[in-house]
Amino acid sequence: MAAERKSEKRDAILALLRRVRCHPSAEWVYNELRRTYPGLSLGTVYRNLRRLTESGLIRSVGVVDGQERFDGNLSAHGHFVCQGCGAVLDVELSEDGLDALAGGGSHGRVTGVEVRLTGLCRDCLDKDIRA
Amino acid sequence: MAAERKSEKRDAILALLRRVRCHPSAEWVYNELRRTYPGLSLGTVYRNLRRLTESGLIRSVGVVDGQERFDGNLSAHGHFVCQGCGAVLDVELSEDGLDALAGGGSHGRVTGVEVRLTGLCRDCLDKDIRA
DNA sequence: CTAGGTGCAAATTTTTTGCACATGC
DNA sequence: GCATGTGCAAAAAATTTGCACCTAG
Repeated sequence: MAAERKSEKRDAILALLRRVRCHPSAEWVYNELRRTYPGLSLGTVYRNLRRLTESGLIRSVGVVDGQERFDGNLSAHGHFVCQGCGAVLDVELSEDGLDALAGGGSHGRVTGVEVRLTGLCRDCLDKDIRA
Repeated sequence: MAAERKSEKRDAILALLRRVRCHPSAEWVYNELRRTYPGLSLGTVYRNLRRLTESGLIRSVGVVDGQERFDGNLSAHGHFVCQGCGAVLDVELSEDGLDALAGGGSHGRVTGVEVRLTGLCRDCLDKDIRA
């Protein structure tokens, strides 16, 4: 069956996602890694992001401005998505909040929770006021 | 400026979203409404869904299996997304849970909260066991 | 040697848009 | 009449996939 063979590219993608504090899209990863691997293909990035997500080594933050964003930080936290600039920031979630959410799984087996707050980040609020 | 003129199609889309308990995609809305409006265009559905979302009359549930899903129910609730069949089910969120989440908005101005639980719904769990 | 992994480019899929015509006010 | 809404079809944009070649084990 589908054995998992070691792959330098996949390792690099995983390492990058674990290292950065932003929440990259496939294209961002591609551009970043192309500096180290000039021959890298966008298809490979997509394939590996999908694979890593499915194996639970990274997680998807969902689609922002038409592009899926990924996160190498698996700890329990939510995301604040700025509707102005598309930035994705981590949001701490209280124990209470998470416990309350976990109770909602009466529909089947819950394997993941994603909390997304949307709004305007500080920078975009400032711009708004100036405009 | 962009005045809001009355539109039969937009009204129908809004009414449909308020009426159904599922969380339709643009295409689903299109197919459903084409029975009443044979000349309806998919472009019109997309334009109006976007407009309705921006004016806050409906909300987006985010992308499921590559398609954006919408919700005409504006009350505070979360969603359970089945990874097996793509179904989206409403999940009640406790007051406490929501309050705790709302506290996370230290990054700017929070205008929306979306809580998504992923997993397998009852039906898909059953199928899994049988398979 | 053999099952994976990758590059490349074409194909798919979803959503957006330009434009001519229709409609509300 | 004029700004806005719609149908249609083409365009965009993101992601997937087929295939020939490359590589780890």
